[in-house]
Amino acid sequence: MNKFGVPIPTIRRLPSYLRVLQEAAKESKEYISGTVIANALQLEPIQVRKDLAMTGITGRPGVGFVVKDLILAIESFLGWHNTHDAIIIGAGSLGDALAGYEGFGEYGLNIVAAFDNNPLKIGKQLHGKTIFHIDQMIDLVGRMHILIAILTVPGHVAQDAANLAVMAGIKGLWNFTPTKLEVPGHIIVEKVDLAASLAVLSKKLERDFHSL
Amino acid sequence: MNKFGVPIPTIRRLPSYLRVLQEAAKESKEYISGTVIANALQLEPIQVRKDLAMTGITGRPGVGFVVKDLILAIESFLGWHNTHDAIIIGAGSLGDALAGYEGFGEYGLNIVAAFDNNPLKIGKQLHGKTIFHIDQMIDLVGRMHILIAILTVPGHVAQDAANLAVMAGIKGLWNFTPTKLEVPGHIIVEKVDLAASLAVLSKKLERDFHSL
DNA sequence: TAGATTGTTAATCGATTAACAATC
DNA sequence: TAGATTGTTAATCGATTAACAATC
Repeated sequence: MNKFGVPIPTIRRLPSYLRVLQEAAKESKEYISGTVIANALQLEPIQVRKDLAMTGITGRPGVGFVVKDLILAIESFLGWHNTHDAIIIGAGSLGDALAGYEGFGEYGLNIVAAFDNNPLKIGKQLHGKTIFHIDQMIDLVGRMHILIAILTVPGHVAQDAANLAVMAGIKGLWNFTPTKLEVPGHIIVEKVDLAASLAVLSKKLERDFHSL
Repeated sequence: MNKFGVPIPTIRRLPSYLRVLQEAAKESKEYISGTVIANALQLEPIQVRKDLAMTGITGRPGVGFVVKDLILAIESFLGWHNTHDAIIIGAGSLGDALAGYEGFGEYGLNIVAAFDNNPLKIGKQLHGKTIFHIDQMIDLVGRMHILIAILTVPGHVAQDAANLAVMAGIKGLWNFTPTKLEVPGHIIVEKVDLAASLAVLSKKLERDFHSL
């Protein structure tokens, strides 16, 4: 086990289970087995069972898991049972895309405001969220006790934006920029690494089509 | 070793090395050691050396690697030495963000066109790329021998869009939707899984702030 | 009872890390 | 020569997978 208590790959798979479960709930299914979840996601049943066990839930042999309980167990395990407020830093098209992403509600994420340094954008809306000037970040984040910032600024100002967010009291940075951020030890950074993702795609394609 | 020949984590780290190397090249540094790269990225030197070895390059003991050679070795290894044309399916704000992402040039990715089914968008531009109707996809992809499609449609039409892309001859799908895609065995799918990423962030935050 | 599934314990697999001789 | 670094071989670590008794 890692120092963290739960394998990171397990944490990453849990949301996909949630999606299957919500589908099952919609179809009014009371029980679901690890096997059924595994088939839906092309995983091994044993892996699903091991992952689910990490959330603390226990199933009924021969039957499976209570769908509703399992949903609650996963949401609670991930900290998605009550929503967390977040801000978007960078009101460009990526910020706009994320501000407009309805799915975040299910993930316990509530975007309350956006910030930018472009005077032309201040006061405008990003999918219904007001865009503030970054100078107001410290005040607003402090008063609202916001813990999460979504970084969608250009890469060359990402570090500055991160510094500002940390000064404002942000504890978690969801980093959509290509920049590797330097932050104090107690700050959590989760990077959505497009270059890494594209590298995997490229390499797999290359293997299949040596001409590529 | 996996069936694939190279550890996926290694492939994912290589682009970050590239960034450090391009910085070093900009500063006209001729050599760089694995140790220096490791420090810049907060990794272990041995891991960097192991990763670099996978690209086939060999360094000089006591000195390091030739920066220019190393850049070429990584780019070539990832298939980024010559660009691949790609299309964007879904001309929403996420598609717009990706179409406008200048960084892709470095990653060997060239976005040539966008597709949408909204008549109001057809003929317009997405960051300089013309938006075509999805009915034209088969013709255009076929004639231009495009291998990669970037999926930025709403989740509920992602499978349809993927089917269409596959019919058109696309070999690799870069999936930005929350939908798990079902595709023929020879099609590569790389998913940018926001829910998985957010789950990791949430869980790490929860560990640090049990109140959260 | 027969069939399905869970959850535990053990085995395997793959990636990371350590140790160190060889080299510049 | 002394110090730094590579690249190889071995050890460790962590995650996945297998096997199977217990349960419904």
